[in-house]
Amino acid sequence: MSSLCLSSVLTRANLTMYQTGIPDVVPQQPSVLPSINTLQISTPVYSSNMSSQWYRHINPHYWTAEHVLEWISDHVESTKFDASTLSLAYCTMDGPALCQMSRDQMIGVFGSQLGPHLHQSLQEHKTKYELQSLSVPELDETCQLLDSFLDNLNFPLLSTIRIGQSEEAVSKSEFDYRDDYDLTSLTMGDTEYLSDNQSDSEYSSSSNSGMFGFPNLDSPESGSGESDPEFSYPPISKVNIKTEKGESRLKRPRGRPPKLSREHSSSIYDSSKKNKHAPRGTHLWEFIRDILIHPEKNQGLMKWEDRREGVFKFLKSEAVAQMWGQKKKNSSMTYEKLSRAMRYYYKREILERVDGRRLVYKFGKNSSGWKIEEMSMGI
DNA sequence: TTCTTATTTCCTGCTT
DNA sequence: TAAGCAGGAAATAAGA
Repeated sequence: MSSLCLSSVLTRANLTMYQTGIPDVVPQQPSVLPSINTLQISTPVYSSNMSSQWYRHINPHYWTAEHVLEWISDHVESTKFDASTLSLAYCTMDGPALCQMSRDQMIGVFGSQLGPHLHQSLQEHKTKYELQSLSVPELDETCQLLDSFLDNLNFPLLSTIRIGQSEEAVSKSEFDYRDDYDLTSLTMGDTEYLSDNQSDSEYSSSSNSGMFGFPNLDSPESGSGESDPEFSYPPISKVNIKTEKGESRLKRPRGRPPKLSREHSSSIYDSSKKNKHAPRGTHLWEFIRDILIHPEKNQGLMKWEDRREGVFKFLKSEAVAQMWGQKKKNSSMTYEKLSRAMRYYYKREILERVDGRRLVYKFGKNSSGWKIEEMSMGI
């Protein structure tokens, strides 16, 4: 393996093919799995859309080897780097291993052209997630510190600043799926001062809005999505409620988040509309199952406790929930919500209870596709 | 258009 | 005390 070098400039498609032999993210029915030869031709849009920059939504510390490969592939493409000198042995590390590398180590491994580029990109991803993982009090404190600093400089306070150009623009940007927000591209050029009323209601409530209007995404370890402003909702759909302490906060409306506009929807939703039946992997239990039956793609997220009995355990529950949220284009998914959906499967006997064991579930008689016999038979 | 399904969200109470 | 579990209630998107 270590002697195997990439013979030509890497593309996302052939990288994915090399590593897994199957399309990324949403596994296919074994019986209808396209062959490796036909896959690239028959499912180019699907493959590229579904695998495209998935890693961007995941904390680099949670990246699997595949995410790392995807990330490297993107940079190879964007820098027009000649990948013929790149050994695949260096592309098999996962996120935690990658995060431990220094800039010099990256240059040593990836060369003076690609190395610094990758290092900078990694730092940006890490910074983004470190900011997102700040707790609400931490964000409040940071905002206050910055406020006093800006106040001394006669700058407008953060609580009165909105990033963007107009109400309309803000509304639209909140409704868009935010794949591409990036702290490094943030400038203060397009600021707008809010009226007192506005700042009092929506934007000055720093406990509800991320700094600079960025999402205050829950960290992987946080349990609740309540403090997390949902991008998918326009502000008007939120309900202002009073908490026990008398402070007002925005409350997400119940139910499934509104569907994203067509231009932002992924191909899986498009294809599910065309097809009479939802594609394999659409349901939560299938998503979970597919993580379990492709351990090489999801190292450390879940594990079998008893493969024959279908007993499994979440190892990184919030990370799995975030992945599910990404799949469903719902940035506020948490393990708490995911587990509620899991519990509904008990009634349908897709899952069975495992009493007394946290994070442990068992596939029920109405689930399929996880048994060793089924898999070896290609069912 | 209505109904059904599969979640998603919020909540309270309990257990570990 | 925090995290996880259990399950009711209400809501929504999407398919039938």
